[in-house]
Amino acid sequence: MGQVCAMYGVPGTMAKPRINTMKELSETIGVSRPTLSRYFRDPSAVRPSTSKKIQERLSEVDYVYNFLTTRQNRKSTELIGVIVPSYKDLFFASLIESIEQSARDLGYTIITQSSNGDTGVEANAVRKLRSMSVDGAIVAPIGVGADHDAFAAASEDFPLVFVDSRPVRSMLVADFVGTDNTQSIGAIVEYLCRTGDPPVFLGMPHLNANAEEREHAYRAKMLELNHDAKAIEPAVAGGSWEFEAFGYAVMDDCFGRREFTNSTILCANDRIAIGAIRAANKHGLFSRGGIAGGGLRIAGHDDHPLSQYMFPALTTVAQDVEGIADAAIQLLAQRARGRRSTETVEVFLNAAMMPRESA
Amino acid sequence: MGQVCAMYGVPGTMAKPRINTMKELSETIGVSRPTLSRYFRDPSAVRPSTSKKIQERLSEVDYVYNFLTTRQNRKSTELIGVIVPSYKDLFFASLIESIEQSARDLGYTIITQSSNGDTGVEANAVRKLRSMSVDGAIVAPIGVGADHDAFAAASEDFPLVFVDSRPVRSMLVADFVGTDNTQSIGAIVEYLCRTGDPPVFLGMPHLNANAEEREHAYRAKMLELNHDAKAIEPAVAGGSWEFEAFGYAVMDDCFGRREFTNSTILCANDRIAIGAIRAANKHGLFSRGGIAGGGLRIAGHDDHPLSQYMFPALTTVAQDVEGIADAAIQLLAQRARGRRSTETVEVFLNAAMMPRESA
DNA sequence: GTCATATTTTTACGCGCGTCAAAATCATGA
DNA sequence: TCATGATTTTGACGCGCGTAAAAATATGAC
Repeated sequence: MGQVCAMYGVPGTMAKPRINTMKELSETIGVSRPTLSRYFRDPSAVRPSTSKKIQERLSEVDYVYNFLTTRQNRKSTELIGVIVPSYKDLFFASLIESIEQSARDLGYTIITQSSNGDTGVEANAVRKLRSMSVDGAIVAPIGVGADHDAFAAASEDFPLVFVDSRPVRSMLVADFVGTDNTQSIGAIVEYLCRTGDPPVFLGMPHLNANAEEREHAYRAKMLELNHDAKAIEPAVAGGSWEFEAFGYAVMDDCFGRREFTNSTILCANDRIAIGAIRAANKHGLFSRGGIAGGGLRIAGHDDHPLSQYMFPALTTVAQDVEGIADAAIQLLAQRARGRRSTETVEVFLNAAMMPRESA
Repeated sequence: MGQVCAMYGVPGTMAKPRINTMKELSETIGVSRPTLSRYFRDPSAVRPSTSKKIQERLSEVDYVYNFLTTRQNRKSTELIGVIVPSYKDLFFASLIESIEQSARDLGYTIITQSSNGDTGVEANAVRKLRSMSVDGAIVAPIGVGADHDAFAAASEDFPLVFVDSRPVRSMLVADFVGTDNTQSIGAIVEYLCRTGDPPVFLGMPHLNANAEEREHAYRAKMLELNHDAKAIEPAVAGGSWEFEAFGYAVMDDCFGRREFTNSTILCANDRIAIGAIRAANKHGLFSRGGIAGGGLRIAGHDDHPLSQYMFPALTTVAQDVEGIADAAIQLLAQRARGRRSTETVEVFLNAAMMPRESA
């Protein structure tokens, strides 16, 4: 509490002289300001000897360009907005991390916001991106109840790409990048049928398009394999994004009535499956060493980072998170540069089976 | 694919006329630009009748202020930077969510970046915040190996508050807000000793100050309670932020040698505990219904959002995440407004016992 | 209706940098 | 050494808005 040493760095580390503006910098460095400006945009745009000179002097001073003003007059702000429904969902967290990586590589700066599962907050976030003149935005939409006007206005200002789930019943023209639910659900249904009883389906609350798509994909695949499809009727309301709580509540109720205790249950996502596994363990349904022995099986969807640490480790399908992030950024970059026709594109990536212990 | 309808919103939803600049707006609305400017800063700064007039006309047009230019000349950008080591850690995710909330309430915009556990990336993130002229920054530091100069330079530009863990061996003068490890670890050690065998300690990789502080707190409390302190010697290298993997590997190794199979193990954080629980389950050490029956017990620290879904549900201490976020934002807001002396402050919040099943 | 006061309008400058055009300077080879 | 194209410097304007000062106008109490 209360070091004696002042705020000027560590003793011994001589602070470099602080330079605030480019004009100031151009004077101390001995080149003109426009030349400096060109150098910062592209060091190879000036003569090598000049470039070297600038580089050297630059390392001797403490100059940071002004982010706000540099973006003001460029045709491109090199800003990309990202909106997700929640940070506390490791799928979205992984997505953001990958997006940040891909964006950094291309020189973009990411502005991240959480809509917190609230369409009002989501609309405000979109408006803020408009005010920031971003070059584009990546949105994992809430879906149901979205403020269409906010998105429509935004899509006139900059390219918009939806990820994870497609906007619900929207006439919006915007790109989409995500997992092909038909393929991913199909793969795991096929796996489950091949290795044991055909699965029943535990859907997710109808908060976005994935809810419907995945259930539909499940039914289609079951039909194809000549099995009866069956979805568990949730005994609890599922209006929130607390998926683990939802999965736990629904299955705790079922297991309490001794229903589905011997079934194969395919959950619409891993977070629900984590709740379901917890319920199963509570009811002692996984007591034989955790490895499914012909009885209850539970599977998920997403390959949530913690799914392998569940007990039993969760069998699931892995979404190609990096692929989604990369494709979304690439798409925006192309649109921002005017490449690409106005035709919207939809990119569907495959998911990979991750057989583990739970099924 | 390829809707016929163009990009101009839904049919029926007449798009409001787009207005791009404040000057333009002032003309269509019938007031002068400076008056508008004052209105946007504070609607009560203009006469009520004028305010009402502006408000009405404003709802009939589509105008979004230019975020970049408005921040350019203000003394305050109302931007706050946030840097965390990882998004894929639900503790940090919770923290960001709370920070975003608190910040929104005070009118701040958050710029979030992940350092990805890399001190180089962390330093760049700090530099970017400098270039953005943020009003302040909240940093959950990596700790070991940090680029001191980057932080020193930043702390001259704006107030800096560290959260979660204190910067390692730094002479930096900066505020800190976090959990009082002495209290939190003390509380759970006391609980564990009271309800069963005194715990051994499974530390976290020495990546930040918490590693040392928590082990120290453990030893101090054990000494106070007249028990022998004992830390598990990790048989695997722990240089990464993959805590679950670390906890699993270390305990899998121990349990494989039949060591600590009957002990009470206090893990330095929940993510490590999650890995440890997985190892215990793999070795069948929790098979009696999951509830500890006098044998192996495992406890954690943080109250990770998924800890209650583990099997057995993880006994832990809950950090006051909201409290930390709020205190950090409040501190920055005060410093930005010039309140507060230059004296640094350290805020330590208490954690709350969360007894569950695992201990 | 008058006057003091509260607001608004006018006018003008500045922020830090992008960008452009013209003039000046440099590098290179014949 | 000179011509020539490449590069840099000079000078100037603009971006959208904050902000300050002075002039003009509206408001309210009397």
